Amino acid sequence: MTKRITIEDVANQAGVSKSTVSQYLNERFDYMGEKTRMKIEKVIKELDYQPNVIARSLKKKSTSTIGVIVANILHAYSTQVIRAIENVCNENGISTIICNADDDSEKEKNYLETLLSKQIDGLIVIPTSGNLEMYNKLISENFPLVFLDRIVDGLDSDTVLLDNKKASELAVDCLYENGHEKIAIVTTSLIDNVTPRVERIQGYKEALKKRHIQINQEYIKGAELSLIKQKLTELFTLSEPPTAIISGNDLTLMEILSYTFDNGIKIGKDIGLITVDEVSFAAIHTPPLTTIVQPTIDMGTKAAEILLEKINNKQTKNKPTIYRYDPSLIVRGSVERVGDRID
Amino acid sequence: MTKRITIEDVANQAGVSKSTVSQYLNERFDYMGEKTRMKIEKVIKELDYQPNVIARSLKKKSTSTIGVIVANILHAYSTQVIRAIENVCNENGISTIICNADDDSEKEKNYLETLLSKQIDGLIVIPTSGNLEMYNKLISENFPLVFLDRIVDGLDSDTVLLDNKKASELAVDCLYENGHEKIAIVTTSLIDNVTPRVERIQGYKEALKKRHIQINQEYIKGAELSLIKQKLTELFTLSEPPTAIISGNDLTLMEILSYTFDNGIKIGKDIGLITVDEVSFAAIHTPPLTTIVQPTIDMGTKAAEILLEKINNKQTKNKPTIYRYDPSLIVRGSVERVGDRID
DNA sequence: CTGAAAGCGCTTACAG
DNA sequence: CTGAAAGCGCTTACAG
Repeated sequence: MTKRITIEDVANQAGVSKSTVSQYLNERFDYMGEKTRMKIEKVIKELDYQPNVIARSLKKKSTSTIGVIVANILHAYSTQVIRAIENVCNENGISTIICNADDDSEKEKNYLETLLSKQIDGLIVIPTSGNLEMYNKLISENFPLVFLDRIVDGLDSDTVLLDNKKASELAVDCLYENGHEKIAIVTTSLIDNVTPRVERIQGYKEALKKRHIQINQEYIKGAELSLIKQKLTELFTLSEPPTAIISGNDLTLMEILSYTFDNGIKIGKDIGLITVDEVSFAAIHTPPLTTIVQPTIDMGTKAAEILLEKINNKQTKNKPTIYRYDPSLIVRGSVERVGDRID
Repeated sequence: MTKRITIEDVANQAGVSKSTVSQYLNERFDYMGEKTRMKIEKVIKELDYQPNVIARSLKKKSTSTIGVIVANILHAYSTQVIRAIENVCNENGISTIICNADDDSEKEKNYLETLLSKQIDGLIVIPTSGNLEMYNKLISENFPLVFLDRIVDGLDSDTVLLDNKKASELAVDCLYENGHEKIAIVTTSLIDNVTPRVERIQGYKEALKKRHIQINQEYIKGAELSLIKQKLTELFTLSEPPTAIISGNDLTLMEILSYTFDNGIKIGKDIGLITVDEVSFAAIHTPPLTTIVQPTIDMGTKAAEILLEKINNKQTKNKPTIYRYDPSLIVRGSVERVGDRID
């Protein structure tokens, strides 16, 4: 490979010092002679010179790069939020490095270490529930860090969250208004104490109470993705099966749809269905799916904005804030009550 | 923020020189005393020292990072291929920086420049059709570069491609066997001369010829995504509308499904449908969708493997190779011929 | 208005 | 077996 052009080549060619070329690159034109500037500009064009960002970063102790670690990229939520973060960063000349922890704290830890050794200027994380010490160390060092989607007990930093209780409430209310009272909620594993899942269950219970509906523990199912279908079998073989299901997220939804399809259970006829998270095919599904939409763009944008703010004002250490965002309901179908209503 | 620990801190604390610590970090234990090694190991643990990758990269002139630029991340193909690339790279201790050109050559150019200034060791690209000069410069410098999914005229480098003609042939044959002869093909814009689109049209024509079916230019529709529905209206208002449609990719499919849904056209009843690209809901759609699946994992893996090979053997300059991958057909429904057959 | 010098945190030939 | 020195390609106070 041909040798890369360096600042020294430019300096020699232009007949000035490296310092002056550097001033030019950093747009410190205050005291620079018109001719000098023109000369440098010309040589840079001629040589097609591109500054070495690595060298600059080493000296400046800032890489203009942030890391983003998401717990699981398979959630549409993650990809949408990432897109929003990238947009904000691009507008501000910041690069992003995206990492997918794959729901694995060990992987998350490796990415954390890699990102830090790459000297990133800040970090946005949808955390797994591990690595408390590492995060707390970063927080105590005042390292720019923003959490997204989840709160982990014992970690106190700025966090952008959905109003998860409201999401459940919207779902319960919509189903109730369509005549459902036997409402189940199915979501991926609860073991990890992950905020959205826990809060959505909590919101579900509160919404039922408000409607004076008895909470039935058998209607609350949490399991890892591969076991969801098993849980659905449990639900449908109850002596009093639910007439409607709330799906906790998009991946859970796919399991439910696959299960009902395989078993000839008709959505909106045999069972009401509503899901948290928008999916691409909601409107063209038979029947169209009623969904609870997260403002992913707003949430990602906010997280990025907070982070950039923190990076720019490292000295000031504000009290951590939690930013809550409202979900919204898109009624499309799939929630009708057709069977007998027992009341 | 607290001062970061450097190699010097470790050296001082361990009572050895920076050189020796560096030897340790690079696992050059050949001549290192047992005690020295233990001492350094202990201090690194104690101080929780993480080497500064930026400094190392500057000296080594290698960043162990590759860039990946995809033309449009909204295609499921892109995200799947990216995942495969990341897997290979992770296994080899290589980081990846993902960029989405958003079908915009200007954006692609900016990403190219940014990535190069970040001193990436290699690059995998699903190219737009611009930036010929930049790519050719890289190729002439023997910079490790692999193209994916598309060939751009005038660019000669290793490329991983689908056998696009075969994809069309599979589609035509499947529809024909289900009684269709009036087969349309709809895909996103042809303006850009993008390989898959062009080859798929070509393969479509050849497959029809082989079946002795007259090619009807009115059955061939290419337009950018936002105009697809308009093209569908044109198709369906023909005096002899097609009885089946081949969708060129997943995003086109969404437009077709949205259009048929809105207009009460029943897939598999009023119109046969087959699409290139697998979609998450294919199996649970009503009716289940017949798809032509690309071996995205294999293709991404191959691209990454070729690239890593190139990075490791920079001296040898092989003749560029094109690697073709076979699509496969998953028959699920949506292709039945119900209307009158004119023959 | 411009340049010489020091230094960012590493690695690596080389000396001993 | 270990260390002093040079250098990767930049930036930045400071001198003039």
